[in-house]
Amino acid sequence: MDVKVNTAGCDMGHMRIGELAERTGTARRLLRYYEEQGLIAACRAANGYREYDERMVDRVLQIRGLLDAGLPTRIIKQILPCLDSPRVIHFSDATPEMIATLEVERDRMTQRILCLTRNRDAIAAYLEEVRGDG
Amino acid sequence: MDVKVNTAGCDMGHMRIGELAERTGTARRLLRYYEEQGLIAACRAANGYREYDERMVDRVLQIRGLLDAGLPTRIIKQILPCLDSPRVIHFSDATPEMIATLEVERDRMTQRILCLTRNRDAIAAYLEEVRGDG
DNA sequence: TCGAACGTTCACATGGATGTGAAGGTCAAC
DNA sequence: GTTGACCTTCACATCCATGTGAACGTTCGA
Repeated sequence: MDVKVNTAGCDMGHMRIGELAERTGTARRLLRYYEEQGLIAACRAANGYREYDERMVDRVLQIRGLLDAGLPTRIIKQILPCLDSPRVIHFSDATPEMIATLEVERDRMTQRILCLTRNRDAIAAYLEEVRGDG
Repeated sequence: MDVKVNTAGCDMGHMRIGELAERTGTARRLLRYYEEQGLIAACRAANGYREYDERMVDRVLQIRGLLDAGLPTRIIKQILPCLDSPRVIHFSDATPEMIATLEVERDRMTQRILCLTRNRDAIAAYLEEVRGDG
Protein backbone atom coordinates (compact mmCIF):
# COMPACT_ATOMS: atom_id res chain seq x y z
CA MET A 1 0.00 0.00 0.00
CA ASP A 2 1.62 3.18 -1.12
CA VAL A 3 1.39 6.50 0.67
CA LYS A 4 -0.31 9.20 -1.38
CA VAL A 5 -1.10 12.20 0.76
CA ASN A 6 -0.47 13.36 4.25
CA THR A 7 -1.21 16.54 6.14
CA ALA A 8 2.06 18.06 5.12
CA GLY A 9 1.15 17.61 1.51
CA CYS A 10 4.11 15.48 0.61
CA ASP A 11 4.72 12.83 -1.95
CA MET A 12 2.31 14.01 -4.59
CA GLY A 13 3.33 17.17 -6.32
CA HIS A 14 6.81 18.52 -6.38
CA MET A 15 5.95 22.15 -6.16
CA ARG A 16 8.60 24.21 -4.47
CA ILE A 17 8.20 27.41 -2.58
CA GLY A 18 8.74 29.67 -5.56
CA GLU A 19 5.92 28.20 -7.55
CA LEU A 20 3.59 28.22 -4.58
CA ALA A 21 4.50 31.83 -3.97
CA GLU A 22 3.75 32.75 -7.53
CA ARG A 23 0.51 30.85 -7.74
CA THR A 24 -0.83 32.35 -4.54
CA GLY A 25 0.58 35.83 -4.93
CA THR A 26 2.29 35.41 -1.59
CA ALA A 27 5.88 36.26 -0.80
CA ARG A 28 8.16 33.30 -0.13
CA ARG A 29 9.02 34.89 3.16
CA LEU A 30 5.38 34.74 4.19
CA LEU A 31 4.98 31.11 3.26
CA ARG A 32 7.85 30.30 5.56
CA TYR A 33 6.27 32.49 8.19
CA TYR A 34 2.96 30.66 7.91
CA GLU A 35 4.82 27.41 8.30
CA GLU A 36 6.61 28.74 11.35
CA GLN A 37 3.20 29.67 12.79
CA GLY A 38 1.89 26.19 12.17
CA LEU A 39 -0.61 27.18 9.47
CA ILE A 40 0.89 25.08 6.76
CA ALA A 41 3.38 22.26 6.66
CA ALA A 42 5.81 21.10 4.07
CA CYS A 43 7.99 18.12 3.78
CA ARG A 44 11.51 18.34 2.58
CA ALA A 45 13.24 16.95 -0.42
CA ALA A 46 16.61 15.28 0.02
CA ASN A 47 18.28 18.63 -0.49
CA GLY A 48 16.24 20.37 2.17
CA TYR A 49 13.90 22.18 -0.20
CA ARG A 50 10.28 22.48 0.84
CA GLU A 51 7.80 20.54 -1.28
CA TYR A 52 4.09 21.14 -1.61
CA ASP A 53 1.24 19.58 -3.46
CA GLU A 54 -1.65 21.18 -5.30
CA ARG A 55 -3.91 21.42 -2.27
CA MET A 56 -1.56 23.93 -0.72
CA VAL A 57 -2.57 26.55 -3.25
CA ASP A 58 -6.14 26.67 -1.99
CA ARG A 59 -5.02 26.42 1.57
CA VAL A 60 -2.72 29.39 1.28
CA LEU A 61 -5.39 31.41 -0.47
CA GLN A 62 -7.79 30.61 2.32
CA ILE A 63 -5.23 31.63 4.91
CA ARG A 64 -4.67 34.91 3.13
CA GLY A 65 -8.37 35.49 3.02
CA LEU A 66 -8.71 34.91 6.71
CA LEU A 67 -5.73 37.10 7.51
CA ASP A 68 -7.17 39.78 5.31
CA ALA A 69 -10.39 39.39 7.20
CA GLY A 70 -8.52 40.36 10.32
CA LEU A 71 -8.01 37.03 12.02
CA PRO A 72 -4.63 36.55 13.65
CA THR A 73 -2.57 33.51 12.76
CA ARG A 74 -3.11 31.83 16.10
CA ILE A 75 -6.87 31.82 15.52
CA ILE A 76 -6.53 30.74 11.93
CA LYS A 77 -4.41 27.87 13.11
CA GLN A 78 -7.25 26.79 15.35
CA ILE A 79 -10.05 27.02 12.85
CA LEU A 80 -8.28 25.76 9.75
CA PRO A 81 -8.54 22.07 10.60
CA CYS A 82 -12.31 22.45 10.76
CA LEU A 83 -12.48 23.98 7.35
CA ASP A 84 -10.62 21.19 5.64
CA SER A 85 -12.38 18.89 3.27
CA PRO A 86 -13.27 16.14 3.67
CA ARG A 87 -14.54 17.47 6.91
CA VAL A 88 -15.55 14.20 8.55
CA ILE A 89 -12.02 13.37 9.56
CA HIS A 90 -11.74 16.20 11.97
CA PHE A 91 -14.51 15.55 14.42
CA SER A 92 -11.96 14.39 16.91
CA ASP A 93 -10.68 17.95 17.15
CA ALA A 94 -14.00 19.22 18.40
CA THR A 95 -13.20 19.89 22.04
CA PRO A 96 -15.57 22.16 23.96
CA GLU A 97 -12.99 24.96 24.07
CA MET A 98 -12.55 24.62 20.37
CA ILE A 99 -16.26 24.89 19.77
CA ALA A 100 -16.45 27.93 22.00
CA THR A 101 -13.64 29.57 20.08
CA LEU A 102 -15.37 28.85 16.82
CA GLU A 103 -18.64 30.28 18.01
CA VAL A 104 -16.99 33.44 19.23
CA GLU A 105 -15.11 33.80 16.00
CA ARG A 106 -18.15 33.15 13.89
CA ASP A 107 -20.00 35.91 15.73
CA ARG A 108 -17.10 38.30 15.43
CA MET A 109 -17.03 37.64 11.74
CA THR A 110 -20.72 38.30 11.47
CA GLN A 111 -20.21 41.61 13.22
CA ARG A 112 -17.42 42.48 10.88
CA ILE A 113 -19.50 41.59 7.88
CA LEU A 114 -22.29 43.85 9.06
CA CYS A 115 -19.97 46.74 9.71
CA LEU A 116 -18.17 46.32 6.43
CA THR A 117 -21.41 46.04 4.52
CA ARG A 118 -22.85 49.11 6.13
CA ASN A 119 -19.84 51.19 5.39
CA ARG A 120 -19.35 49.87 1.91
CA ASP A 121 -22.95 50.67 1.13
CA ALA A 122 -22.43 54.17 2.46
CA ILE A 123 -19.44 54.61 0.20
CA ALA A 124 -21.33 53.20 -2.73
CA ALA A 125 -24.24 55.54 -2.04
CA TYR A 126 -21.90 58.48 -1.89
CA LEU A 127 -20.32 57.49 -5.17
CA GLU A 128 -23.71 57.23 -6.79
CA GLU A 129 -24.69 60.65 -5.58
CA VAL A 130 -21.48 62.15 -6.83
CA ARG A 131 -21.79 60.45 -10.16
CA GLY A 132 -25.36 61.66 -10.30
CA ASP A 133 -24.88 65.38 -9.83
CA GLY A 134 -21.20 65.92 -9.04
CA MET B 1 -26.80 83.63 14.46
CA ASP B 2 -25.08 81.50 17.01
CA VAL B 3 -22.64 78.73 16.23
CA LYS B 4 -23.87 75.32 17.21
CA VAL B 5 -21.76 72.63 15.67
CA ASN B 6 -18.56 72.39 13.74
CA THR B 7 -16.50 69.52 12.46
CA ALA B 8 -14.45 69.41 15.60
CA GLY B 9 -17.57 68.88 17.61
CA CYS B 10 -17.13 71.92 19.81
CA ASP B 11 -19.52 74.20 21.58
CA MET B 12 -22.29 71.75 22.17
CA GLY B 13 -21.54 69.08 24.69
CA HIS B 14 -18.83 69.31 27.25
CA MET B 15 -17.77 65.73 27.14
CA ARG B 16 -14.15 65.19 28.00
CA ILE B 17 -11.90 62.38 26.92
CA GLY B 18 -12.64 60.16 29.87
CA GLU B 19 -16.35 60.06 29.23
CA LEU B 20 -15.88 59.51 25.52
CA ALA B 21 -13.46 56.71 26.29
CA GLU B 22 -15.93 55.08 28.60
CA ARG B 23 -18.89 55.45 26.28
CA THR B 24 -17.05 54.00 23.32
CA GLY B 25 -15.02 51.39 25.15
CA THR B 26 -11.88 52.94 23.74
CA ALA B 27 -8.74 53.76 25.65
CA ARG B 28 -8.03 57.45 26.14
CA ARG B 29 -4.68 56.84 24.56
CA LEU B 30 -6.36 55.64 21.40
CA LEU B 31 -8.69 58.59 21.19
CA ARG B 32 -5.63 60.81 21.20
CA TYR B 33 -4.06 58.57 18.62
CA TYR B 34 -7.08 58.83 16.34
CA GLU B 35 -6.91 62.57 16.70
CA GLU B 36 -3.22 62.50 15.85
CA GLN B 37 -4.10 60.50 12.75
CA GLY B 38 -6.72 63.01 11.74
CA LEU B 39 -9.69 60.71 12.26
CA ILE B 40 -11.35 62.85 14.85
CA ALA B 41 -10.94 66.38 16.04
CA ALA B 42 -11.55 68.05 19.35
CA CYS B 43 -11.50 71.60 20.44
CA ARG B 44 -9.94 72.65 23.65
CA ALA B 45 -11.36 74.19 26.76
CA ALA B 46 -9.56 77.12 28.35
CA ASN B 47 -7.47 74.71 30.36
CA GLY B 48 -6.38 72.68 27.35
CA TYR B 49 -8.72 69.76 27.94
CA ARG B 50 -10.26 68.16 24.86
CA GLU B 51 -14.00 68.60 24.48
CA TYR B 52 -16.37 66.51 22.42
CA ASP B 53 -20.03 66.50 21.62
CA GLU B 54 -22.47 63.62 21.37
CA ARG B 55 -21.79 62.93 17.70
CA MET B 56 -18.30 61.83 18.56
CA VAL B 57 -19.58 58.69 20.21
CA ASP B 58 -20.98 57.35 16.97
CA ARG B 59 -18.02 58.53 15.02
CA VAL B 60 -15.59 56.74 17.26
CA LEU B 61 -17.66 53.59 17.13
CA GLN B 62 -17.66 53.78 13.38
CA ILE B 63 -13.92 54.22 13.33
CA ARG B 64 -13.46 51.23 15.57
CA GLY B 65 -15.68 49.18 13.34
CA LEU B 66 -13.67 50.10 10.30
CA LEU B 67 -10.39 49.44 12.06
CA ASP B 68 -11.73 46.14 13.22
CA ALA B 69 -12.72 45.43 9.65
CA GLY B 70 -9.09 45.76 8.72
CA LEU B 71 -8.87 49.22 7.21
CA PRO B 72 -5.80 51.22 8.19
CA THR B 73 -6.26 54.67 9.67
CA ARG B 74 -5.02 56.47 6.60
CA ILE B 75 -7.79 54.92 4.52
CA ILE B 76 -10.40 55.51 7.17
CA LYS B 77 -9.36 59.11 7.23
CA GLN B 78 -10.06 59.35 3.54
CA ILE B 79 -13.43 57.70 3.52
CA LEU B 80 -14.85 59.10 6.74
CA PRO B 81 -15.80 62.51 5.35
CA CYS B 82 -18.00 60.81 2.78
CA LEU B 83 -19.82 58.85 5.42
CA ASP B 84 -20.83 61.87 7.44
CA SER B 85 -24.39 62.97 7.57
CA PRO B 86 -25.72 65.24 6.27
CA ARG B 87 -23.78 64.19 3.25
CA VAL B 88 -24.56 67.11 0.98
CA ILE B 89 -21.96 69.30 2.60
CA HIS B 90 -19.09 67.23 1.38
CA PHE B 91 -19.47 67.29 -2.34
CA SER B 92 -16.65 69.76 -2.54
CA ASP B 93 -14.28 67.04 -1.37
CA ALA B 94 -15.03 64.89 -4.39
CA THR B 95 -11.83 65.23 -6.34
CA PRO B 96 -11.17 62.61 -9.00
CA GLU B 97 -8.40 61.00 -6.94
CA MET B 98 -10.76 60.82 -4.03
CA ILE B 99 -13.39 59.12 -6.11
CA ALA B 100 -10.85 56.65 -7.41
CA THR B 101 -9.75 55.85 -3.88
CA LEU B 102 -13.32 55.32 -2.83
CA GLU B 103 -14.05 53.01 -5.72
CA VAL B 104 -10.99 50.94 -5.01
CA GLU B 105 -11.85 50.76 -1.37
CA ARG B 106 -15.44 49.88 -2.04
CA ASP B 107 -14.34 46.98 -4.18
CA ARG B 108 -11.80 45.83 -1.64
CA MET B 109 -14.49 45.87 0.97
CA THR B 110 -16.77 43.84 -1.23
CA GLN B 111 -14.01 41.28 -1.64
CA ARG B 112 -13.48 41.16 2.06
CA ILE B 113 -17.16 40.73 2.68
CA LEU B 114 -17.28 37.79 0.30
CA CYS B 115 -14.27 36.14 1.84
CA LEU B 116 -15.50 36.68 5.36
CA THR B 117 -18.93 35.39 4.52
CA ARG B 118 -17.56 32.29 2.88
CA ASN B 119 -15.37 31.45 5.83
CA ARG B 120 -17.94 32.29 8.41
CA ASP B 121 -20.43 30.04 6.67
CA ALA B 122 -17.87 27.27 6.64
CA ILE B 123 -17.36 27.66 10.36
CA ALA B 124 -21.09 27.77 10.94
CA ALA B 125 -21.57 24.64 8.86
CA TYR B 126 -18.93 22.85 10.85
CA LEU B 127 -20.55 23.88 14.10
CA GLU B 128 -23.89 22.61 12.90
CA GLU B 129 -22.42 19.28 11.96
CA VAL B 130 -20.73 18.94 15.30
CA ARG B 131 -23.85 19.92 17.17
CA GLY B 132 -25.73 17.42 15.04
CA ASP B 133 -23.75 14.28 15.65
CA GLY B 134 -20.69 15.29 17.66
C1' DT C 1 -5.64 72.71 51.71
C1' DC C 2 -4.85 68.31 50.56
C1' DG C 3 -5.64 64.21 47.86
C1' DA C 4 -7.94 61.62 44.33
C1' DA C 5 -9.31 61.62 39.80
C1' DC C 6 -8.87 63.58 35.79
C1' DG C 7 -6.40 65.95 32.14
C1' DT C 8 -1.89 67.15 29.36
C1' DT C 9 2.57 65.89 26.47
C1' DC C 10 6.47 63.04 25.45
C1' DA C 11 8.47 58.93 24.57
C1' DC C 12 9.67 54.38 24.62
C1' DA C 13 7.79 49.33 24.32
C1' DT C 14 5.19 45.49 22.22
C1' DG C 15 3.07 42.31 19.01
C1' DG C 16 1.68 40.79 14.51
C1' DA C 17 2.30 40.72 9.60
C1' DT C 18 5.54 41.89 6.55
C1' DG C 19 10.08 43.65 3.96
C1' DT C 20 14.86 42.91 3.13
C1' DG C 21 19.44 41.45 2.95
C1' DA C 22 23.43 38.64 4.02
C1' DA C 23 25.86 34.26 3.53
C1' DG C 24 25.60 30.20 1.72
C1' DG C 25 23.91 25.37 -0.57
C1' DT C 26 21.81 23.04 -4.97
C1' DC C 27 21.10 22.37 -9.61
C1' DA C 28 20.36 22.83 -14.59
C1' DA C 29 22.38 24.72 -18.66
C1' DC C 30 25.81 26.45 -21.45
C1' DG D 1 33.39 24.54 -14.19
C1' DT D 2 31.17 28.70 -14.00
C1' DT D 3 26.91 31.39 -14.16
C1' DG D 4 22.30 32.22 -12.70
C1' DA D 5 18.04 30.91 -10.74
C1' DC D 6 16.45 28.64 -7.20
C1' DC D 7 16.58 27.17 -2.38
C1' DT D 8 18.17 27.40 2.79
C1' DT D 9 18.60 29.92 7.60
C1' DC D 10 19.33 33.93 10.36
C1' DA D 11 18.50 38.30 11.69
C1' DC D 12 17.45 42.84 11.69
C1' DA D 13 13.96 46.60 9.94
C1' DT D 14 9.30 48.51 9.26
C1' DC D 15 4.39 49.71 9.79
C1' DC D 16 0.47 50.04 12.51
C1' DA D 17 -2.60 49.61 16.40
C1' DT D 18 -1.85 49.50 20.96
C1' DG D 19 0.24 49.46 25.94
C1' DT D 20 2.55 51.92 29.48
C1' DG D 21 4.75 55.14 32.28
C1' DA D 22 6.96 59.46 33.59
C1' DA D 23 6.41 64.18 34.78
C1' DC D 24 3.34 67.54 35.34
C1' DG D 25 -1.13 70.75 35.44
C1' DT D 26 -6.35 71.04 36.76
C1' DT D 27 -10.64 70.21 39.12
C1' DC D 28 -13.26 69.02 42.83
C1' DG D 29 -14.89 67.33 47.06
C1' DA D 30 -13.85 66.19 52.14
